[in-house]
Amino acid sequence: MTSGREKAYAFLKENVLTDPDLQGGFLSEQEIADRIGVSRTPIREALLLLAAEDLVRLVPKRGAQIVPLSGREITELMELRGIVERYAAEQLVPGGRAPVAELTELLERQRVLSGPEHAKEFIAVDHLFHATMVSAVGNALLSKHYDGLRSRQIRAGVVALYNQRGRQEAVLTEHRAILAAIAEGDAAAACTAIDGHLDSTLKVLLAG
Amino acid sequence: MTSGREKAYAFLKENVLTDPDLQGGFLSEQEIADRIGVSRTPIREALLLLAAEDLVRLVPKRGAQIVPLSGREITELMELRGIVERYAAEQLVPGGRAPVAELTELLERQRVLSGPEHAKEFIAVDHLFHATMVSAVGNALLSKHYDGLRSRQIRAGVVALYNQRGRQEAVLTEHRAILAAIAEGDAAAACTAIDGHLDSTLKVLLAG
DNA sequence: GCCCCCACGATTGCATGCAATGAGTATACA
DNA sequence: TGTATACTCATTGCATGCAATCGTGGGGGC
Repeated sequence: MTSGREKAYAFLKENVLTDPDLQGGFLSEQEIADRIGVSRTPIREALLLLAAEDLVRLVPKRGAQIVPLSGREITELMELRGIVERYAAEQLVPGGRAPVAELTELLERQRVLSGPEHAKEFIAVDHLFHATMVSAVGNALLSKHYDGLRSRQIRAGVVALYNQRGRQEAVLTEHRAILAAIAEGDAAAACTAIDGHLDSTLKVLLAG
Repeated sequence: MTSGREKAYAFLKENVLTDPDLQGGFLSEQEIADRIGVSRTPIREALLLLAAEDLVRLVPKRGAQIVPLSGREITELMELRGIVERYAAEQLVPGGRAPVAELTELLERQRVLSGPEHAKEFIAVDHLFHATMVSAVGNALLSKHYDGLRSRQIRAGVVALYNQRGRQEAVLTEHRAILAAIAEGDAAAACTAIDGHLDSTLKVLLAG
């Protein structure tokens, strides 16, 4: 039931854009088409969508360039996450509307996913943790924009990040701090914890 | 130099999506293609991009539906604007980094654009006023997401809105209040003024 | 009169063809 | 050896063709 375009889109996003070796490289439509087994048309469409998200750059007569994320862009990404996530905390915590039970469960799920062999799932749950908070605000448009940041983060090297020794534990600790502040109903503390988490993530990303 | 796709994209966004009579209606690729004078391929690509922004819905075997914005979505849109614009004010005002001169000039430009005959330009300057604040933060990713909200606003009926008697004057007054608070260095007052502006916009949109 | 079913037509989604364009390279020349 | 130049070929951007699929209307049955 998945169309060729969707296959191409998913393939590129999950298997090509995340490859650190390919950063900055060019892809030709034909090349991808041959690899996926469809014609250039759906590939073109997928590339167009990725270009709209600034994940690739369509260069005439050259191909699609996998845009490397600069340190500046990573910083901007984290700033944007901060804006959204702090807003979510400020909205939800005072009214006791934060999804504490779900967050607790996600934290537990994440805890048992230690080791590089679970890196991908660890990251998925990590995103779910934050996205759950944002989604609880109940603003679909906000959630959509927030979710759109995810692929950027993956490109920013989050995958490599979670393979670093000790980083998973640090993430768990930081998530616990966020959850604790939320559970206590302390919105300001939650914001501080979120900022700490994003700062620490940013530092690791910029260092790597 | 503009490609067929860009022509189609611009045409649809500016001349079709903004037409209140077409809300909820369907467009066929061939129909648009004939009208613009290109083949279906670039039209498809343009529609795909619009669908990625949720401005149209691609329904198989039916065509592209111009998604009508619900009251809920308009509310969400204004909430999102609030998050971003308040953040901009909080970031810029305390450090005196707000672009007061530019905002003042934009306000003046807007003042002389009274009457329905200037509605389009009035709206353009209106967006520029807010976008200038956001852009001054210096976060390109933030600006990009904020700009992406613009076409939604147009669809929400901002055009009709500015044709209402007295609305332009009200907008000017509200913008003056925002600018005054910024100029005085009072971030909290700026946020309050922004909230007031968005609330008032929302009310008019939902009533219309 | 009402409902169901079938066949037609319209529409999408993809494959393919083709011309225009520019990147990359080999070559000639200083 | 370094540089300018012309040429080749890959690549895009768009047009067109074609099959699959679904909406839709008309005719038949109840």
